[in-house]
Amino acid sequence: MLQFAQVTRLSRAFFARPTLAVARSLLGQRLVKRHQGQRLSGLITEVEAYIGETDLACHARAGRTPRTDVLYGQPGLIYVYLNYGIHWMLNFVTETEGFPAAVLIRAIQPQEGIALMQQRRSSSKHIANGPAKLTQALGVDNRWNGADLCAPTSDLFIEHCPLPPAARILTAPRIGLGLTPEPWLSKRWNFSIHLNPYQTH
DNA sequence: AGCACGATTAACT
DNA sequence: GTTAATCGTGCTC
Repeated sequence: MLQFAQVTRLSRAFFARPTLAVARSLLGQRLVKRHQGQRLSGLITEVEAYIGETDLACHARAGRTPRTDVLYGQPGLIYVYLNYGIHWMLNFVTETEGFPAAVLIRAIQPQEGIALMQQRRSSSKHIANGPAKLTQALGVDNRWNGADLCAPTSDLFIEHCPLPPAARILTAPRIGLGLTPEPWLSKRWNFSIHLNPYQTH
Protein backbone atom coordinates (compact mmCIF):
# COMPACT_ATOMS: atom_id res chain seq x y z
CA MET A 1 0.00 0.00 0.00
CA LEU A 2 3.02 2.27 0.10
CA GLN A 3 2.35 2.84 -3.56
CA PHE A 4 -0.51 5.18 -2.61
CA ALA A 5 1.30 7.23 0.01
CA GLN A 6 2.66 10.64 -0.84
CA VAL A 7 4.49 12.17 2.07
CA THR A 8 1.66 11.58 4.47
CA ARG A 9 -1.60 12.08 2.59
CA LEU A 10 -3.42 9.50 0.54
CA SER A 11 -3.21 10.39 -3.13
CA ARG A 12 -5.92 10.42 -5.75
CA ALA A 13 -4.68 7.08 -7.09
CA PHE A 14 -5.83 5.50 -3.85
CA PHE A 15 -9.44 6.51 -4.53
CA ALA A 16 -9.30 5.76 -8.26
CA ARG A 17 -9.90 2.06 -7.64
CA PRO A 18 -12.93 -0.21 -7.25
CA THR A 19 -15.05 1.15 -4.40
CA LEU A 20 -15.00 -2.07 -2.38
CA ALA A 21 -11.19 -2.09 -2.44
CA VAL A 22 -11.07 1.55 -1.38
CA ALA A 23 -13.57 0.93 1.42
CA ARG A 24 -11.59 -1.99 2.84
CA SER A 25 -8.27 -0.23 2.68
CA LEU A 26 -9.58 2.92 4.33
CA LEU A 27 -10.00 0.96 7.55
CA GLY A 28 -7.31 1.80 10.06
CA GLN A 29 -6.19 4.91 8.21
CA ARG A 30 -6.15 8.25 9.99
CA LEU A 31 -8.78 10.84 9.10
CA VAL A 32 -7.43 14.29 9.94
CA LYS A 33 -9.19 17.66 10.12
CA ARG A 34 -7.18 20.80 10.79
CA HIS A 35 -9.03 23.36 12.83
CA GLN A 36 -7.39 26.69 13.63
CA GLY A 37 -3.96 25.12 13.73
CA GLN A 38 -5.13 22.20 15.83
CA ARG A 39 -5.35 18.62 14.61
CA LEU A 40 -8.51 16.60 15.11
CA SER A 41 -8.12 13.01 14.05
CA GLY A 42 -9.23 9.43 14.39
CA LEU A 43 -8.63 6.03 12.88
CA ILE A 44 -11.34 4.94 10.46
CA THR A 45 -13.11 1.93 11.96
CA GLU A 46 -16.26 1.49 9.87
CA VAL A 47 -17.18 2.38 6.27
CA GLU A 48 -19.78 1.58 3.63
CA ALA A 49 -19.63 1.45 -0.17
CA TYR A 50 -22.24 2.97 -2.49
CA ILE A 51 -21.63 2.01 -6.07
CA GLY A 52 -23.19 3.44 -9.21
CA GLU A 53 -26.65 4.18 -10.59
CA THR A 54 -27.68 0.52 -10.42
CA ASP A 55 -27.11 0.38 -6.65
CA LEU A 56 -30.58 1.35 -5.44
CA ALA A 57 -29.20 2.41 -2.06
CA CYS A 58 -26.81 4.90 -3.70
CA HIS A 59 -27.95 8.48 -4.22
CA ALA A 60 -26.85 8.13 -7.83
CA ARG A 61 -29.85 5.86 -8.42
CA ALA A 62 -31.60 9.12 -9.39
CA GLY A 63 -28.94 9.80 -12.00
CA ARG A 64 -26.96 13.00 -12.27
CA THR A 65 -28.78 15.75 -10.37
CA PRO A 66 -27.60 18.88 -8.56
CA ARG A 67 -27.06 16.82 -5.42
CA THR A 68 -25.31 13.85 -7.01
CA ASP A 69 -23.08 15.91 -9.29
CA VAL A 70 -20.13 15.50 -6.94
CA LEU A 71 -20.40 11.71 -7.13
CA TYR A 72 -19.67 11.95 -10.85
CA GLY A 73 -16.57 14.02 -10.23
CA GLN A 74 -12.97 12.91 -9.85
CA PRO A 75 -11.97 10.37 -7.21
CA GLY A 76 -10.85 11.92 -3.94
CA LEU A 77 -13.60 14.54 -3.88
CA ILE A 78 -15.57 14.98 -0.68
CA TYR A 79 -19.32 14.34 -0.80
CA VAL A 80 -21.28 15.72 2.15
CA TYR A 81 -25.05 15.59 2.36
CA LEU A 82 -27.75 16.28 4.93
CA ASN A 83 -29.77 13.36 6.19
CA TYR A 84 -33.04 13.54 8.13
CA GLY A 85 -32.75 17.32 7.95
CA ILE A 86 -30.30 17.19 10.84
CA HIS A 87 -27.21 15.10 10.17
CA TRP A 88 -24.22 15.67 7.91
CA MET A 89 -22.73 12.58 6.27
CA LEU A 90 -19.14 12.38 5.05
CA ASN A 91 -18.20 10.42 1.93
CA PHE A 92 -15.22 10.16 -0.41
CA VAL A 93 -15.73 9.79 -4.15
CA THR A 94 -14.15 6.71 -5.75
CA GLU A 95 -13.45 5.05 -9.12
CA THR A 96 -13.14 7.00 -12.37
CA GLU A 97 -14.55 10.42 -13.15
CA GLY A 98 -18.03 9.99 -14.62
CA PHE A 99 -18.84 6.88 -12.57
CA PRO A 100 -20.82 7.78 -9.43
CA ALA A 101 -19.59 5.92 -6.35
CA ALA A 102 -18.37 6.75 -2.87
CA VAL A 103 -17.40 5.44 0.54
CA LEU A 104 -19.33 6.62 3.58
CA ILE A 105 -17.28 7.07 6.75
CA ARG A 106 -19.41 5.63 9.55
CA ALA A 107 -17.11 5.61 12.58
CA ILE A 108 -13.68 6.66 13.79
CA GLN A 109 -11.58 5.93 16.84
CA PRO A 110 -10.65 9.39 18.17
CA GLN A 111 -6.91 10.08 18.45
CA GLU A 112 -6.08 13.79 18.49
CA GLY A 113 -8.13 16.76 19.64
CA ILE A 114 -10.39 14.60 21.76
CA ALA A 115 -11.18 17.43 24.19
CA LEU A 116 -12.64 19.62 21.43
CA MET A 117 -14.49 16.73 19.85
CA GLN A 118 -16.00 15.78 23.21
CA GLN A 119 -17.04 19.41 23.71
CA ARG A 120 -18.81 19.46 20.36
CA ARG A 121 -20.58 16.22 21.25
CA SER A 122 -21.86 17.71 24.50
CA SER A 123 -21.73 15.20 27.29
CA SER A 124 -22.38 12.22 25.10
CA LYS A 125 -20.46 9.12 25.99
CA HIS A 126 -19.94 8.32 22.31
CA ILE A 127 -17.82 10.86 20.46
CA ALA A 128 -17.60 9.51 16.92
CA ASN A 129 -19.07 6.01 16.57
CA GLY A 130 -21.65 6.99 13.96
CA PRO A 131 -21.67 8.80 10.61
CA ALA A 132 -23.37 11.91 11.98
CA LYS A 133 -21.51 11.83 15.28
CA LEU A 134 -18.12 11.98 13.63
CA THR A 135 -19.06 14.91 11.39
CA GLN A 136 -20.31 16.76 14.44
CA ALA A 137 -17.13 15.94 16.37
CA LEU A 138 -14.87 17.00 13.50
CA GLY A 139 -16.96 20.00 12.49
CA VAL A 140 -17.72 18.80 8.96
CA ASP A 141 -20.78 20.19 7.19
CA ASN A 142 -21.99 21.05 3.68
CA ARG A 143 -19.23 23.62 3.23
CA TRP A 144 -17.00 20.63 2.52
CA ASN A 145 -19.18 19.23 -0.22
CA GLY A 146 -17.19 19.15 -3.46
CA ALA A 147 -13.87 19.90 -1.76
CA ASP A 148 -10.80 17.86 -2.70
CA LEU A 149 -9.51 15.51 -0.02
CA CYS A 150 -6.31 15.05 -2.05
CA ALA A 151 -5.47 18.71 -2.57
CA PRO A 152 -2.08 19.47 -0.94
CA THR A 153 -3.58 22.37 1.02
CA SER A 154 -6.80 20.70 2.11
CA ASP A 155 -7.59 20.95 5.83
CA LEU A 156 -9.29 17.57 5.60
CA PHE A 157 -7.20 14.59 4.53
CA ILE A 158 -6.18 11.04 5.27
CA GLU A 159 -2.78 9.98 6.52
CA HIS A 160 -1.33 6.70 5.34
CA CYS A 161 -1.75 4.39 8.31
CA PRO A 162 -2.80 0.95 7.15
CA LEU A 163 -4.22 -1.83 9.28
CA PRO A 164 -1.74 -4.40 10.57
CA PRO A 165 -1.79 -7.47 8.29
CA ALA A 166 -3.16 -9.61 11.11
CA ALA A 167 -6.20 -7.40 11.63
CA ARG A 168 -9.48 -8.97 10.58
CA ILE A 169 -12.07 -7.12 8.53
CA LEU A 170 -15.77 -7.80 9.08
CA THR A 171 -18.38 -7.43 6.35
CA ALA A 172 -22.06 -6.80 6.96
CA PRO A 173 -25.12 -5.48 5.11
CA ARG A 174 -25.26 -1.71 4.94
CA ILE A 175 -27.15 -0.01 7.74
CA GLY A 176 -30.36 2.02 7.55
CA LEU A 177 -31.38 1.12 4.00
CA GLY A 178 -35.03 0.71 4.91
CA LEU A 179 -37.10 -0.43 1.95
CA THR A 180 -34.23 -0.66 -0.53
CA PRO A 181 -34.97 -3.72 -2.71
CA GLU A 182 -32.81 -6.79 -3.07
CA PRO A 183 -30.17 -7.61 -3.92
CA TRP A 184 -28.88 -4.23 -2.76
CA LEU A 185 -30.34 -4.51 0.72
CA SER A 186 -28.26 -7.59 1.49
CA LYS A 187 -24.98 -6.67 -0.19
CA ARG A 188 -22.30 -6.92 2.47
CA TRP A 189 -20.80 -3.55 1.67
CA ASN A 190 -20.36 -2.46 5.27
CA PHE A 191 -16.77 -2.98 6.45
CA SER A 192 -15.42 -2.71 9.97
CA ILE A 193 -12.45 -3.77 12.07
CA HIS A 194 -12.97 -7.00 13.99
CA LEU A 195 -13.13 -6.42 17.75
CA ASN A 196 -12.69 -2.67 17.50
CA PRO A 197 -15.18 -1.09 19.94
CA TYR A 198 -15.53 2.21 18.03
CA GLN A 199 -18.32 1.12 15.69
CA THR A 200 -22.05 1.53 15.25
CA HIS A 201 -22.85 -2.12 15.90
C1' DA B 1 -46.38 24.34 -5.23
C1' DG B 2 -46.89 20.37 -2.56
C1' DC B 3 -45.43 15.92 -0.97
C1' DA B 4 -43.11 11.79 0.97
C1' DC B 5 -38.94 10.28 2.37
C1' DG B 6 -34.46 9.64 4.12
C1' DA B 7 -26.87 6.07 4.17
C1' DT B 8 -29.44 9.07 12.08
C1' DT B 9 -29.53 10.24 16.79
C1' DA B 10 -31.05 10.95 21.46
C1' DA B 11 -34.51 10.66 24.50
C1' DC B 12 -37.97 8.51 25.83
C1' DT B 13 -41.24 3.90 27.84
C1' DG C 1 -38.45 -1.14 21.47
C1' DT C 2 -40.53 3.39 19.94
C1' DT C 3 -40.51 8.03 18.37
C1' DA C 4 -39.67 13.05 17.48
C1' DA C 5 -36.60 16.17 15.41
C1' DT C 6 -36.04 18.76 10.87
C1' DC C 7 -35.13 20.10 5.87
C1' DG C 8 -33.02 19.28 1.18
C1' DT C 9 -34.11 16.58 -2.59
C1' DG C 10 -36.49 14.54 -6.39
C1' DC C 11 -40.91 13.45 -7.96
C1' DT C 12 -45.85 14.35 -9.04
C1' DC C 13 -49.54 17.42 -10.02
